[in-house]
Amino acid sequence: MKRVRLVDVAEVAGVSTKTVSNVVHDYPHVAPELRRRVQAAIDKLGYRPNLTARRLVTGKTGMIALAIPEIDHPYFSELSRQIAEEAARRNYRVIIEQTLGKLEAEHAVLEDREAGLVDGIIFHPVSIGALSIAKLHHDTPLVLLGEGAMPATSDHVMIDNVAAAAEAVQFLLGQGRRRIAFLGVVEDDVTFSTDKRLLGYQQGLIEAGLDPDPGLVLSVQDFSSEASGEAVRAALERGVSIDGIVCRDDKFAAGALRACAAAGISVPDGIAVLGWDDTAIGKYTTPSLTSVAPDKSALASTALELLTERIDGFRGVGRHRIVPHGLTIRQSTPSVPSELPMPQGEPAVPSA
Amino acid sequence: MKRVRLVDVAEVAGVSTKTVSNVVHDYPHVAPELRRRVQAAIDKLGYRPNLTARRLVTGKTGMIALAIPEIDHPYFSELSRQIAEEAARRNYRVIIEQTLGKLEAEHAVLEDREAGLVDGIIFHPVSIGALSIAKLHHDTPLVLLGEGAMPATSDHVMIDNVAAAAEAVQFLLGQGRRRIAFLGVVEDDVTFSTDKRLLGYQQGLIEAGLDPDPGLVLSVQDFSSEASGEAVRAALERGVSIDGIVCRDDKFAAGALRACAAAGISVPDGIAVLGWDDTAIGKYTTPSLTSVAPDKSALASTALELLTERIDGFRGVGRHRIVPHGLTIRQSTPSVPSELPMPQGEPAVPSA
DNA sequence: GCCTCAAGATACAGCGCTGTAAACTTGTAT
DNA sequence: ATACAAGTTTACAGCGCTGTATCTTGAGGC
Repeated sequence: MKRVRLVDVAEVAGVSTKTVSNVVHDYPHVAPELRRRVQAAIDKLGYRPNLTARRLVTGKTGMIALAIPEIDHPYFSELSRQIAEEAARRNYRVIIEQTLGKLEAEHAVLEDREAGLVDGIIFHPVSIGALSIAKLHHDTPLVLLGEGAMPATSDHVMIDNVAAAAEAVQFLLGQGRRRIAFLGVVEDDVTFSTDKRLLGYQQGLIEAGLDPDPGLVLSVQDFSSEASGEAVRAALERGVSIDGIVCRDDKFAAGALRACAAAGISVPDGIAVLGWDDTAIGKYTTPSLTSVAPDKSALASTALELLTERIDGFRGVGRHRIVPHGLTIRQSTPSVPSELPMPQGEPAVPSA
Repeated sequence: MKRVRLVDVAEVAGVSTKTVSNVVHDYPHVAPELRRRVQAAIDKLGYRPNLTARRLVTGKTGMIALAIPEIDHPYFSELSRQIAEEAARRNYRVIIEQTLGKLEAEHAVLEDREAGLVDGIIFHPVSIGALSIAKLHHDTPLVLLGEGAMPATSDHVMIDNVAAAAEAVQFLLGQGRRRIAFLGVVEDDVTFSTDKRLLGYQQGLIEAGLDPDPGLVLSVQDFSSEASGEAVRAALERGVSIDGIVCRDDKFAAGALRACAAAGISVPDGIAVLGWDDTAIGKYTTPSLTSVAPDKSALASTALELLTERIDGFRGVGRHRIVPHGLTIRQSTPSVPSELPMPQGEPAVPSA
């Protein structure tokens, strides 16, 4: 059962292959009668165009690669969904590449050893540095995500992490908390994200006239929620006085919640806990989690906008976009209204 | 900056394009000296083979489609990860197609309007029926996942849902529970999965000599954890006596947990709660969730095994494989050891 | 010294499609 | 009637690669 080709349809319909192609593509200048005849032949034979052949001649694959550390990490799976849907809207398909944050895999993403597979790449780097990106990157259009490396040569989208962290601190301060901890510095492996968030945390305190207490910066063994729980438990045991925790991400916040529960401390009454990323995790914890909420939808649409512009021929230095963030307020912080206004970050700036 | 082609390399190296191709493919019969020269030219020019062209001539794309309802549902994202990793091991790339369980999208998956995009499809159907699958399915190799439609003509992989549900019931019975409820029948929309699990639940009770109480089958408005919580709350308010709940999935279990907490009922002391799918959700709830655990890794490897066999030419009627399941025991069920042995389901049957 | 054979290298066709340009067919203005 | 524009259809090259068949070369056997 050989696959039906354009020529087969053409033969049956008694026209040239190009006319069949024109019908397939809804080219306007085809006589109605012919169009009908060709369509009948297509239906009769069950013709389906061979995408690979089309790609070879057009040079467009209609696919983009999404390279992320972990498919099944809630933040990335939720982001992937947004990106996949936005891509579908623009008639692109997405192929997901999992790097596990490994340098080797991240190199592979850029080295892109086989060309012509995708029209562009959306890449959330973890380990690789800006220099390596600039060096390894070929001419495949690329948009970077996250707070990792951001070489000036590449397009890049993220939220304002520093501002968001400062706002998170302000939010807790506005509820009367004064001993606010930051949870999330993994020893010997300070990621860019953690760095920015920690900076914002300190900035928020300073702006409020408070003196950041180094003893309130809690470091964690690894990226598991167990380790973060352990860090909080240890701090509590040391007798560190804490009435609020800003966490590097929701996983860490979940660990903090457990540690508080184990120590018999009520959340949010005793300690307010604030997560980051607004993932589904926050809906399932007890209490549910207040969390810094990157606008994932804006992240996705901005990334695709930049990427498609590059695909469509834009050449220029790297553009850096900040997309909005908010705060999803749930049970892990007090429900008293904050007196402080909550700025929402700069709006995304769609280019003209 | 034109892309470097095989002919460019050939010209620089002073050989035929085929020889370059042979070097690229590590074809053994190439003289060492020539190989060196060609490799030097490849490196110098930064040649990367054009996959699309290769595909056109070989007819293989090296890609498989994974069609699932929701990318960001924990079960599917975890399963996707397994499948992506297993596929990578076999040198396939995965392109993820999200159907949202919509009939139209599911049709599109099978109609596969553009051929030559993927070598095979792994599909977890929700809405589409067996007949439609059989009717719409072209010749692209296909493996079905889940408890949905399973036409005799297609390969199919799942766990033994009936057995797993019966075992879950037995597990609770073994801990002395007698008023075990089933949570998860969404009104007017009984999925195949729910159906099977409900059947196993009833079977488990009957096998233990108990009479299933219809009042213990709790129906839920929709697939959210809020709705499931509401269903449990309502049952409790009606005064239904319950000491254990087997839930259709972890989301529903999370809702049940909340409802119990709200009603002041301790889990697992008052009511034991058992989820399904062993997703990450279960790690973040309080208490953490005991859950029926499909062997996702086996699911993935079996699906890929069947699929690659088809891709490699196997023609035959649909094969149906059952992969193992277990029970991940956490805090939402009592920690007393069960006296009943916990069968683990049939092992996966790798074909010869 | 001649023949055979395997390894090494190549020429060439063609995978299935679309872009280009050219050919042909009307309809309309002159 | 004639020219010309607009609408319609087609021939053909070629995207970049690999499979097949073929050719070349040098070693080994008699």
